[in-house]
Amino acid sequence: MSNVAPIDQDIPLASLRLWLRLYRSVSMIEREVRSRLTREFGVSLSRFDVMSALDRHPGGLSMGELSDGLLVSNGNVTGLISRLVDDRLVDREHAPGDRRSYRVKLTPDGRDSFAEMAAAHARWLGEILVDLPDSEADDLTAHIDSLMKFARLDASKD
Amino acid sequence: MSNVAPIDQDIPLASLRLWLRLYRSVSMIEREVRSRLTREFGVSLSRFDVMSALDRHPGGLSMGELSDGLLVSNGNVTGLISRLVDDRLVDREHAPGDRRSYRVKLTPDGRDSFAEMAAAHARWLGEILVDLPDSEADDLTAHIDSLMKFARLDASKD
DNA sequence: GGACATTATTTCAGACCTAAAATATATTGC
DNA sequence: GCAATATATTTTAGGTCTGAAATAATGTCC
Repeated sequence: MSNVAPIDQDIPLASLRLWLRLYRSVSMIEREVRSRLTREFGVSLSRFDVMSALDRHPGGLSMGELSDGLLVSNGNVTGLISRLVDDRLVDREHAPGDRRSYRVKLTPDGRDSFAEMAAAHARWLGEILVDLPDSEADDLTAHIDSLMKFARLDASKD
Repeated sequence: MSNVAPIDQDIPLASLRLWLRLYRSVSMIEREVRSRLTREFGVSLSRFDVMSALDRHPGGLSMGELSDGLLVSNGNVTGLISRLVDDRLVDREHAPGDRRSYRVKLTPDGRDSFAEMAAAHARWLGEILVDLPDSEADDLTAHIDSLMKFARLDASKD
């Protein structure tokens, strides 16, 4: 009798290998960025991400738009924003014409604070990837863009 | 007088752009994988990662080795492992010769359970990246490896 | 062998995160 | 107008995560 199971049951080795590499490398850099944000500014990466999204949209965003843009749940956004409001970095006011919805914006303080952090953040990435030639970085960026065009993720995200 | 500030204060555009792209693409795929693990197996990505590390080390790992290998804090590992022990998926016994340390292993149940999840996980990645040619995936994998060789992350991780 | 530093892990407080249920407002079809 | 449905957000329960302080065992130096 033949006990020999088929070795390769159509398992997509190249895709899996790529994913594991991507996941690990991003985790390593993310960990570094996260700890620097905490150490230097006392701010979480989540907060930085929220403020970054708001900075890119001076007209303000709704809670739902934030949730979609940041790829996190609604409930999570509620907590993040209310803590940012407590710290006077963010302003949350009712949307005109729809009392269910909010218009969330950075306060002037929030905008200043983000500008400072964003500059440091950009500097850090330069330090972490200082040995990577620009040509290589641009090449990799283009590859990632192509990857995401191919990816099937029932989503039409920003 | 000249109010014109220098536009480019030596900010490493290519590195920053690459990082933002990497971070976002990994977040999107991670979110998909995470929700499928929860939906299909009722398991968090963290648990999957822990079990994966233990599966690769049949001789067992200490809490500290897990923490290093998974890039998470010690305290986090304590909680993850004690929940896995409660669920009889993981076995934690004192290391011989050092009563401070533990030897953590998958139980037979844990090993079976992980095998099933790992197969599904590999299948999902195949689905998500089905349109990405293998040649492109391998190319990208090589680029990521090169990226991580260049990265400066005060670490000598696994 | 006893003080001192080191190593392995846990505990703690607090922030983050999710899915699902609940609340509140808006819209649509009759 | 009003019931049914849809949309925007919050609440809840419980797991995940961190850095710092605490605990406990080991190693070292004299």
